[in-house]
Amino acid sequence: MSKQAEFAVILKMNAMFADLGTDELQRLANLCHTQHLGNGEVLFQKGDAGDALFGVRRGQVRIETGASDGSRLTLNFMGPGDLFGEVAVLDGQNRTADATAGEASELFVLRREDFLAFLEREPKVAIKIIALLCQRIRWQSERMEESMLQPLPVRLARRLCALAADFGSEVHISQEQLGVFVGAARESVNRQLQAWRKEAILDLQRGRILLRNMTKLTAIARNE
Amino acid sequence: MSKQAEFAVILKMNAMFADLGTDELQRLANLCHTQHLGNGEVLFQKGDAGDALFGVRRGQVRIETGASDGSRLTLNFMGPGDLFGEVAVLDGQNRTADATAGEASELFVLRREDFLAFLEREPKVAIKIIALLCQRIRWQSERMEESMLQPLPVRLARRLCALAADFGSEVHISQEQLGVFVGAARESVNRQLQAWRKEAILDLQRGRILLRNMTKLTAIARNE
DNA sequence: GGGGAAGTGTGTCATAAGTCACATAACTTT
DNA sequence: AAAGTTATGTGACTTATGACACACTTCCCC
Repeated sequence: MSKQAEFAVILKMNAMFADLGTDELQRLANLCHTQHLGNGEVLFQKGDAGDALFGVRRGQVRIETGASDGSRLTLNFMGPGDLFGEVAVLDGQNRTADATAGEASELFVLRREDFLAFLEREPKVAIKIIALLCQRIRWQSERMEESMLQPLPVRLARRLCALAADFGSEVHISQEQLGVFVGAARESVNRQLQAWRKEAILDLQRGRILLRNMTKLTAIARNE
Repeated sequence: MSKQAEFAVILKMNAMFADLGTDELQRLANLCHTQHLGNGEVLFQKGDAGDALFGVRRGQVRIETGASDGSRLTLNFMGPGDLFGEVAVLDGQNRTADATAGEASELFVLRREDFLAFLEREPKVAIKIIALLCQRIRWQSERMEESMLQPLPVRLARRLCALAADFGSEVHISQEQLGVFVGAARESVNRQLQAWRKEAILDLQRGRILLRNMTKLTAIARNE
């Protein structure tokens, strides 16, 4: 399979491009380049212009942010097939976090200027993108309002389920970072995790959480 | 001033269209119609297709939602110069609330089909709209995360400031509705308002709040 | 004008979650 | 292996806010 065809598949899996027609998608995918990163190499930093969309072909990219106290907090891990920077490529705003290769990686790169020229040539696609962004706005305002009002166990369970979708049942994350994710204190996270360990829903190790009973966890995430 | 020119001014005042060029804006405004509503007349209901954008020329439209217990809660008041349904006109999704004329009103109407045809003819405008939607997405995710984590006094002060921008220093709203706005219990709202009354920041009347000291209030909204 | 409905003011209590403080435990570095 | 560093576990306390209960007022309408 050609590089471009491979990228088209990745685009297709992302909600933002899922509704585009196969032909439109392929023409879009044809605009991509690839880029190699060594382990630990910096892809972009907070404040850089958002001039491209990236897809991970192989390797791993960490999205992280330097906290005010100098410590670094990982906000997300992007593995093969993941796409990031969809919004930046559309509006060109500055990056709001840093991106670093967690291992030697190869990325698909779709540059902003190429993407915009494409949209100008194909206004029907631009209109579809508009509709998708609108959906996202609605989805966000629904989710956010709902989500932050949920009690901590629900928020935590949801985040764990989301992480499980990316990493399988062995989630590699510190309880501190998990706290940042769900907007809660580390201690509260720990106490909840302990409670779930007693119910055999999961096991805890240093820097790692082993999900034992996804059924129960998703039930909690759905708020009973 | 022609009807269309008047509508162009209203569009220009809205963040979503502020960045469009004068000529583009006028061509867009030329697509509008007008519609008259009698007092209490229903403009649309929850679940209707979102097939148009509205601007208030004169009168008042209430955006409200029927709560599960049958009571109605007003989510927003739209007065002359206000625009609503910007997102619906772009993605055509169903309305999520009801809209009713609070008095005899005249509205500008920009139909979805006309708007989409316009965007297809002018892809540069479509791209600007895309950028604006992206801004909105960023803005939302920043605000939401921040906002819900703020303590109640801050959320309340922010909402009051926002209402003051629309209605001046005499905000006509029940404490119950205010509670819905900020996601808090009516009693908590009341206690906070009482505290502020003692500090001479505002005065309370039945169904009405008189803002006496916007300086202090905005200071609280900025979280000291 | 009498009776309800809606809006408001306040006290008491329960609870979720943050903060602080410290004990371990597990990795790293030298 | 010793020492330092980071991650985790847990108890005690505090605080914000929701929940309930009820009194009081104002408005509306029959």
